[in-house]
Amino acid sequence: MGTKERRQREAEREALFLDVALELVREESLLNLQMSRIAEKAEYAVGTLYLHFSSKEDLLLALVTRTVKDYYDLTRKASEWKAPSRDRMFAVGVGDLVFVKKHPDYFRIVQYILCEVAWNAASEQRKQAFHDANRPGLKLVSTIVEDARRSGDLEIDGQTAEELALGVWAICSGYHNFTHAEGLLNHLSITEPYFLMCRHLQNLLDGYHWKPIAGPAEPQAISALIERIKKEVFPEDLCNAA
Amino acid sequence: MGTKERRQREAEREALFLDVALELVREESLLNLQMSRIAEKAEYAVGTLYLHFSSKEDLLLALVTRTVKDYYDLTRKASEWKAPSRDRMFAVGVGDLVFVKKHPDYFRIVQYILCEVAWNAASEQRKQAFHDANRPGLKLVSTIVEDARRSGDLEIDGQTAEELALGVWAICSGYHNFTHAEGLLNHLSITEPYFLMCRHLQNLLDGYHWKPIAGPAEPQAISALIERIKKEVFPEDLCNAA
DNA sequence: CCATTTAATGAATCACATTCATAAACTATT
DNA sequence: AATAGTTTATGAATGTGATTCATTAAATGG
Repeated sequence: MGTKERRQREAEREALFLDVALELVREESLLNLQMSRIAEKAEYAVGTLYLHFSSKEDLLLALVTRTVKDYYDLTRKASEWKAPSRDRMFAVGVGDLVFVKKHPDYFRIVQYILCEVAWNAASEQRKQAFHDANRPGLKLVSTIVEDARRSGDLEIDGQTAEELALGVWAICSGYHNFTHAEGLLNHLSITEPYFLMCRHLQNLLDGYHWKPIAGPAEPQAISALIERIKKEVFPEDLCNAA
Repeated sequence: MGTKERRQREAEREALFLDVALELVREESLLNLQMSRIAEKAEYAVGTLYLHFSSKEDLLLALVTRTVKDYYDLTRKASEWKAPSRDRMFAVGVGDLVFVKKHPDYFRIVQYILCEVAWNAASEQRKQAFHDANRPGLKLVSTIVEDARRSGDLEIDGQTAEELALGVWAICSGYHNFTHAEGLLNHLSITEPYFLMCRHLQNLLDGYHWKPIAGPAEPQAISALIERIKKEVFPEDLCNAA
């Protein structure tokens, strides 16, 4: 029998389906993702696929939820870095940049799955699992904010750690969306959205009066800091240089 | 014959279809929007609907594009306000807030239509029209930035007006997305996302060193400013109080 | 009034997601 | 090791809704 082994096998198969789905998204885009193709490529019947996922969107949300852990591994590294709180916070943003290199389709799928249309087509459990998977990340960022307060780097009043973190998150999220919306940035002669994201992150942190203030830093200075963070904080996450 | 009249009639019918589509979205959500229902409610055949729109997503993008003009009317009011550049810039953000009241489904649809899945299902012309409709808004905001530079309110170097504007836009866009992603903010005990958006907008502008610096403003002070802007800048856009 | 072009129609088609009756693979029992 | 019972896996059949296109109706022009 082996309930344990069965669970094991099921988990493996679920992982296989997600691997295959991601491959298909990479090969032929999210638009063309078909359930029958996933099943075929994984060498199972469609029905079997539906033993695991209640719908296509459910599968996509599962895919995103799985990868969220990878994402927060980077956030954890940033938050545990031995550096001033301000740099650690900035490093969280640089983590996004590193993450996008490794998972170029992640934010594209997130953008889709968070739309009402897709979100409501996923199962309740999956939605819950997604929220649960996100909690630790939020905690990590809040911790940086609290450290900053404790050490006197940050004196802003009237906003909770979560609220401050949300501002950072909003900028990142906004940039991910722009970057993935085809053609949107072409019209603006903006070529390095993620670099600009880092700048604006610095600007926001300055606006929070988060010491040490960066001020109107030279692009070179920001680039240098980004590079330093990549090397010091995320050394093994950089597949092939920047 | 009357080519002119025909165009007129076509434009009217297109507007009718969009009106009906929006009504249906309001009544039963984007998820349940069906082409056949739109046609039925507008008292035309489905085929006629397809004479105007190449696909469902094409229709949605048309809907968004039409409303974009309304949106930039608010931006225009903000940019033409007789007030310091900094306040005018902030007023653009407050405009978002006012706009959301009037068009509660707009950003939900935008979020969806900008996803690869939906975007690529729209026609090239529609995409182009959307980009064209967005250009003036960008210009308005850029103008505020340039005014600020000219008057010495803003000295930040190394970023173009467009780039600075994009930071503001990123925050707004991020918040719109959070607000529309069901359940996301509930977990964070955040009850007034748009108020928080305004705060972070102020923080970002402070980070840009955009004078006069707001500093760690009291929530009451921000609320008061928001109210003032609503009354002075958008008096006729407030359907029924705040 | 008829011929020709143009516009409108909605039944038919198509593409996929999803289901479910059936088959196959196990497990336990004698 | 044969049988019955239970769990899994299957993929053909179904369902939903977007999209098409052959047909009809209306408009135009001579």
